[in-house]
Amino acid sequence: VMARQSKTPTIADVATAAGVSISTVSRVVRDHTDVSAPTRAVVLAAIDRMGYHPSSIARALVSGRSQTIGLLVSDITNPFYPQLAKSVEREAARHGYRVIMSNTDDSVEETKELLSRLIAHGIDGIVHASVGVDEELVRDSLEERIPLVFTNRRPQSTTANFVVADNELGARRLAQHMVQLGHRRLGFIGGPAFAANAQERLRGFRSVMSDSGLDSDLVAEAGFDIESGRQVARQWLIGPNRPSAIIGVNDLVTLGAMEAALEIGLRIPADVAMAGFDDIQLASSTLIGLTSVSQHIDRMGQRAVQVLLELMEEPAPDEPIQEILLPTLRIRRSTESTEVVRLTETSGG
Amino acid sequence: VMARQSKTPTIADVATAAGVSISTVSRVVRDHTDVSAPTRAVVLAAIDRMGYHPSSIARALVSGRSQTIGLLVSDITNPFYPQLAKSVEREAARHGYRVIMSNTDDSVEETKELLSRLIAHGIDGIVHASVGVDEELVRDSLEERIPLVFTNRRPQSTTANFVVADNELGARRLAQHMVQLGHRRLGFIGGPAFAANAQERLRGFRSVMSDSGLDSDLVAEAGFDIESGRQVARQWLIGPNRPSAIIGVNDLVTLGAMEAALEIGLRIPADVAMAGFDDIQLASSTLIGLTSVSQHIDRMGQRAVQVLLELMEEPAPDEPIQEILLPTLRIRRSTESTEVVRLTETSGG
DNA sequence: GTGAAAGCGCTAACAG
DNA sequence: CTGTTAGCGCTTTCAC
Repeated sequence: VMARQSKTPTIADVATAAGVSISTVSRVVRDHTDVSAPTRAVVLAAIDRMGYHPSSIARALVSGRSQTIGLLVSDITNPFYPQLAKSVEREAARHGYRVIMSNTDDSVEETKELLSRLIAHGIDGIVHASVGVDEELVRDSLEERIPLVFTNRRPQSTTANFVVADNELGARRLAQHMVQLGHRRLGFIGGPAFAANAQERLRGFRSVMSDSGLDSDLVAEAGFDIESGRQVARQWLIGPNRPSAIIGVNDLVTLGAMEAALEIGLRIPADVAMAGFDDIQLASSTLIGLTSVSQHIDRMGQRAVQVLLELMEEPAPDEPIQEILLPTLRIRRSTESTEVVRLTETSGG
Repeated sequence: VMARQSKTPTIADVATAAGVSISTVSRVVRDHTDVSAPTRAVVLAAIDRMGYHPSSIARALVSGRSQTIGLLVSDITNPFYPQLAKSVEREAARHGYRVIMSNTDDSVEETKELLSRLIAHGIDGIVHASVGVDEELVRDSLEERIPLVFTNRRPQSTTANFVVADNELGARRLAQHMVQLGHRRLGFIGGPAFAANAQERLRGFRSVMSDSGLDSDLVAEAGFDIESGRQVARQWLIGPNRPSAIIGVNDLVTLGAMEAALEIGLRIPADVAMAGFDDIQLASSTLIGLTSVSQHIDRMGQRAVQVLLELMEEPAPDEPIQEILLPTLRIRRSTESTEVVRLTETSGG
């Protein structure tokens, strides 16, 4: 018989050391009732002494559940996602789940690859917060075997589960705010065409424009990043008939637009007002003071996990769970002026 | 015999469907050589048809390796960490590894809890990028059983593996830059006392001060966040004998300091120059233009993973792997002035 | 209360 | 080239 030291101890090692059977150790570990106090004490002592950790791998194999969920984000370096990731992790941890996060870069190829890995990994569910055109792929890959909840973007499918913000409403609030400030020529720097949330925001913008009898010809399709915003805004701002207000599809894009304005020498909001979407931490900084729409990221992430957990329960809900959170307008320096007329409906926190 | 549909197929199911043994399927899956072309074709067809994914849980159980590494960060909402996380993930994925990321909030308690979970999860290694006073705990918990590489902060232990930036040098460069610009009264907003990287930066600052015959009495202990920076800077800037230059322990803190300056009505850099550490994306934005020290986060994350992989190889290296990356000073508007004397050594990318 | 035995899905010798 | 046989570390009946 070989005595192997320093290897991480197994339940069998503990059983031997404690002079009991494997089943007994298992019962103690799982806080099962039918164990006498003295036995339990002996076992616990052995566990503590040997530094035993039950293998969740083995546990997962026998139970069929890995206590792990997957989180798909577009790009963790976009400040929106870390906030989401944190709330997802916190809520997952609260329920004993681990999170494997992956960046899809909004690429279908990448998503396919990642899904395959996640499935192989035996994850129990997926929170999909990325916005690429991968919905069918995702649903197909999972083949109804793995609970899935979309967040951040609302899926096409009417039977999918999701927790999203009302993007259209948010954008409408933003546009209305601008119109009430007296702006008549507004530009909207949209995200990529494939992003459903971006399209919803665009729709909100357009509806206000048309309701107000204004042109919505100043609409650009771009990325979700700073550079995209800067380039589009630069074109608009150095060209003829420039907009007096620009709304970005998200805060990052709007930050880029602000850069462009400053580089050109325009003042915000005096020469051009700016507003974004997401209400990232920086937006509220005195340095920036960006008017934005909060999607209540923390709540969104938390709810997404809660919904996923419901989905994983037995029996699974037979109706899809779909939640739409109300966004909140946050007015700041980038649009404020002395003539501002605050909408009472948007003054709430 | 019950026919269960819709369950995710196992290797046995595939074997049955393909009319071969389990081992054969296993060989095909693992791209093993000894399989005839026709057999392989049949098996692959079955795999494809059934949508079979090998269970990495089972694989992990038998092989003892989960192909998963843990990443400990302080707080993913600090922009430094997403960049690190992304490079870690990318490099890990390149080698077939998944990453489980956890936020420690620099709490020893939390770290303890997380480690226990990660170990139970059967991770093959850990990249520790958090900065709390948990070094002993971490090393004890792992009991030499799990490869570990520290990054971001340099550990006390001389036998630990790490990939870090030369924080002291970086801070020195920053301070020298300020001194050469003519500043004689400098303040350093440090991070918490428990953070080793923060202490190294402080040391660098102090050494330049003393070399230049200047006082380094203006040093504060604070958090790593914006609010910390703002509060400290505010005190200094409204008080008597205010500093003409402030260096923050990281960019977030410095952003807070900048907020304070603006709120008070001071101009940057005319009234007070500012510089930070990390060179987060925003630092280079035209909106901010913050002088900062780049730790080359991408390379750091990548190297950390590479080192970890080396550590996981058999045989394990008998010498600790320790790497110190050279930081780079990035000079921007927050310190620039017409009188600026550029250090040639810092002009490189 | 406690132990023995079967098996989760897979890999790794070892036979043929 | 292919199949058979042990387990990996655990949970879970089922006995005692």
